[in-house]
Amino acid sequence: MSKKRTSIDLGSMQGQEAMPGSARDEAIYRNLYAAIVENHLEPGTKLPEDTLAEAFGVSRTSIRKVLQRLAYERLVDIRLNRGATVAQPTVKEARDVFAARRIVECGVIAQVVAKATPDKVEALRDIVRREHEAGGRGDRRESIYLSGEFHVELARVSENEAITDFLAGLVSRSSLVIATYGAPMAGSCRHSEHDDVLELIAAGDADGAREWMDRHLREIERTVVLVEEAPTAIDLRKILDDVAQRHRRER
Amino acid sequence: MSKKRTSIDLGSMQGQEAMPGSARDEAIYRNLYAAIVENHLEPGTKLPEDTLAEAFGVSRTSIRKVLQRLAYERLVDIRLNRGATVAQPTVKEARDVFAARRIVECGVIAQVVAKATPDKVEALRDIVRREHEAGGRGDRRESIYLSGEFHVELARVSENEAITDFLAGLVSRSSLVIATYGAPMAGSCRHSEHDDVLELIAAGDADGAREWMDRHLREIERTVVLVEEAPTAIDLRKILDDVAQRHRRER
DNA sequence: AAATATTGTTTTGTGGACAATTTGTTCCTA
DNA sequence: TAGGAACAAATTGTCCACAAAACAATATTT
Repeated sequence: MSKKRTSIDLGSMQGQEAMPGSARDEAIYRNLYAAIVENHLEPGTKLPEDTLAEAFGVSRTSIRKVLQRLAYERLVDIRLNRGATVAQPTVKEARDVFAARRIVECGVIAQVVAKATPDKVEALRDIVRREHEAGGRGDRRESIYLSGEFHVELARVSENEAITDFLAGLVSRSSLVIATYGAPMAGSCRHSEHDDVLELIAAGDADGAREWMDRHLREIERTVVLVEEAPTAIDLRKILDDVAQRHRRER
Repeated sequence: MSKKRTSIDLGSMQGQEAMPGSARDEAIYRNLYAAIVENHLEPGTKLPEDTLAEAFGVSRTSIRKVLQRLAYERLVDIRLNRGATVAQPTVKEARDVFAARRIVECGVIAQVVAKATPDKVEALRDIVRREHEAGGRGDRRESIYLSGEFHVELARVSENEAITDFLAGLVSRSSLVIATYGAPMAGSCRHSEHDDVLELIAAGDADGAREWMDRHLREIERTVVLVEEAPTAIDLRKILDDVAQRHRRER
């Protein structure tokens, strides 16, 4: 059996090799990003440079750059001489992320309403449509993805790139929070009354939309973060305690 | 004369060499960050890897990492095969940054008021005190620095790290905007009625503080961004047109 | 047998070498 | 003399090798 596997196919441009330099890094980044955000890689999973380098068919140098970027976005955790792991948000981080989302998404609504043109609203409707579709056939992953996408695209209507980029980061971190603390059904279930806010926006009701958004985000946070309180480290301790206790009893 | 100069002293730990690995990168980052944000390096300045590597006495590897990080923060611009330059925010970027600051800083005020303890308020007062001091002796650089610091520290009172980090990034980008578009006196002059907002916060008046902040940020934006409208690229074009016109006339 | 020391393996950090690309200069030609 | 091609210099992108640190396993000591 051959120990050496072929490297991962990096999307479209599958020519025998080469890619315009930075496009390759970008492709690797997207792959890893998707793997983390779509919860194919569990929080805490180690990401050894060699393994990734071999998997993508590049040297460690490129991998390091990508990992650095993901670390900056708080999707991976890099510790000195210990390498990178998929980030495990603490409960405080999780709360901060959702509080930040409330501030940003509610704060940007006025601009969103102001700049909402019919075709932009239609594009948003399309996302909601696909969201329902995914929910209908029980595709949880796609459902979560589209839910996040909706929030980001909504912000993008404001045409403020600084805000949109920041929110995109918060949304991706939310996915990690869901992966870490969420109940199996959280984040997608009662798949969004996203329709409602579109009506408010189309009607030009900024105050109504803001209020809706505030409630919506509080609801999401409630169903996600409050489900489980303890971070993994303490979990481990608890497990060990339980085992020790049982052991003592069985003796 | 010796062509090789000694490397830049990286702060405290001036032992003949070594520094705990990542601490060195951090020191280099801080140096470059300060140089850019405090406007020692003009926007558009080229930042060649070799030069920086020699200046700091490390290899290009470390420099690249630092430049990547600054690029994520939008303080430097990296283009493929062309290296890094100090970023030159466009007018749109400038407006986005200030709009984002209004959203974030007004949005976080409620939490700030809620979590404002006497000692935190006192720490803020101290910043304002030093601000006045710097303004009094005409130290423009320190004045701008402390003004930014005040806004960031104010947000930090909320104890929301996601928001605080984002705002810190926005504030540093604001410095670049001032450097690019600001009138010589902008950003520091009428050195802040920062006292006022502290009174409102200490009094627990969240609505008043939010209103004050909104006005304050609009005022800053007005004195900075509206002074000059055109980004450098277009400036250049206009200058060339003017020159060409004058040239034609003089012939 | 438990705790600690030691050794070997794996993984990361850093510097340097080489290839690829861009930039600047010189030379040639129309 | 202007335009362009070929060439030279400088700078960045990528990879690889070696050093250093962390981790795992075994041996040693008490």
